[in-house]
Amino acid sequence: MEYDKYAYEPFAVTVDLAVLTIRDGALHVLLVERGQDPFAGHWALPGGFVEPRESAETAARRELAEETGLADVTGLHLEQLRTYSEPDRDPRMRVVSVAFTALLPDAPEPRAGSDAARASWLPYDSARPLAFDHETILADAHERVGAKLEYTCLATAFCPPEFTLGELQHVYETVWGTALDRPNFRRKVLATPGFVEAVPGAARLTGGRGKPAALYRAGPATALHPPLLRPSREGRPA
Amino acid sequence: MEYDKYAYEPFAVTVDLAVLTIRDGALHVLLVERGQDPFAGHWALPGGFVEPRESAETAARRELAEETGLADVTGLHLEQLRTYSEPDRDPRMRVVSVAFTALLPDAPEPRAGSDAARASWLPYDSARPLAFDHETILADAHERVGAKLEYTCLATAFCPPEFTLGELQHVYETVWGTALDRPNFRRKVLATPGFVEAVPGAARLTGGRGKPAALYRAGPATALHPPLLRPSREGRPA
DNA sequence: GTGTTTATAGTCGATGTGACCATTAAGGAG
DNA sequence: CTCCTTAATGGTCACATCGACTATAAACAC
Repeated sequence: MEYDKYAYEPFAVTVDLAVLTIRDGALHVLLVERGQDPFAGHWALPGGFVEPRESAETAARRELAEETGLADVTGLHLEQLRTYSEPDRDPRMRVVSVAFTALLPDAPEPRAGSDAARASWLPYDSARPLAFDHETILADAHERVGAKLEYTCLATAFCPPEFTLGELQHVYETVWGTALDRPNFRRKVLATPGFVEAVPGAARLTGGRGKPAALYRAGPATALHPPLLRPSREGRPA
Repeated sequence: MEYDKYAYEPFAVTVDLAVLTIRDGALHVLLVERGQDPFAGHWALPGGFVEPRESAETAARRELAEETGLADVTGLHLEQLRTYSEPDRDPRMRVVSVAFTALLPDAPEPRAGSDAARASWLPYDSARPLAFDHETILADAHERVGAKLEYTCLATAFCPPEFTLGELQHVYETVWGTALDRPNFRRKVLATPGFVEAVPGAARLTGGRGKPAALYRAGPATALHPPLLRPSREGRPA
């Protein structure tokens, strides 16, 4: 880029967070209720301004801690999604927003943000309408996460430190919205080296009915080779 | 995001372009030579400021047209890569840059930009050192393109409107840096509905030696199911 | 013609995957 | 207690895909 002419226009730069978790067997998203216009009373993605001496990633992690009320957000999965820069996406001024996707295992009730706005987990399907272009951001985040489940080990980011294969399968089924064959899923996961590793102490645990399931931890692998493709969805032309 | 406090800091917002093409059988990138400090004399990715009434995508396409000198950049593949926002990535001021990846079929010689900087295609492997964090951006672009070749029909964006399967295979081999088995590649591509379609008129064409190859056009499909995975690259743990 | 080069066709075995069926181990109803 | 339900786990079988490889075809150079 060339700065010969210093005739640049100042923009406000913000981060927006699509914080996803699985709660009561359904995909949920963290939303805050807006207090002022525009979109007063609407739900919106949490976020805020990037401060002068921090990167967008730093700002996103700071906002994540503030909005979720979690003391330690360092192990959480946080990933840049894309940047939204349509000139009129905020009616008041020119705001460029770097959107992030965050995945949480458990779902602690969020505390209200420092700005006293109400914050809450909402089911993904009920997250409409949203303020600004946040519906687009949220849909992009969902699509991205669904795609990354196919070829990465991202699913464990939705699970607590120790989990059963049934819970892991539920992550896939919830995000993709499709049912998976349990024995086949199990075979695939266990055949991928480094995806999960069994908790050695014959640890098992059961919450409800049925045979107790073995516990697993996330393994060191990050990519799935070959990928775990979601069913249907053919790339066919006509 | 909340704007209760209008205490936001103004940033300069730019776009940077990683424009890739295949030239003389090797991956090339479009670079401009900087005239001023910082990094005077260094190569840099083309780019520029986002104007007050345009989105980053619009700015990127405008810069692409300006830097390549192409009259019509509407068919070209242009895709947002990610945003780079480290506070000190530009020593003069706070600049947030939205990076884009563009793929070109042929490689017209670039004309010098409006700022009289020298512009040129450089082999990807020789594109060092670059100004600012542009080496990181370029490496990220390469990695992203390599990954997208696996599960999308992106490879045709490197090819002219009509191309042979050998040329298409060369795209994969060049970007991935690996050799592929020709009959297997052919089988895979033709077995994917909508990836390519034969040019009906028994059109064939040959530039050099060997049996003339049939010509194909890009098909309507955008995704590859199942994907065309690159060899090696195991996701193994230890 | 021979030799080289590239495109195209086909074969064979290993592997991954989808659709199943069977068994095991828990809780709940009676 | 026994029977039923639920969920985890173990397995089979057919088929699709893929990697490695061989063979043929059509151009050019000589």
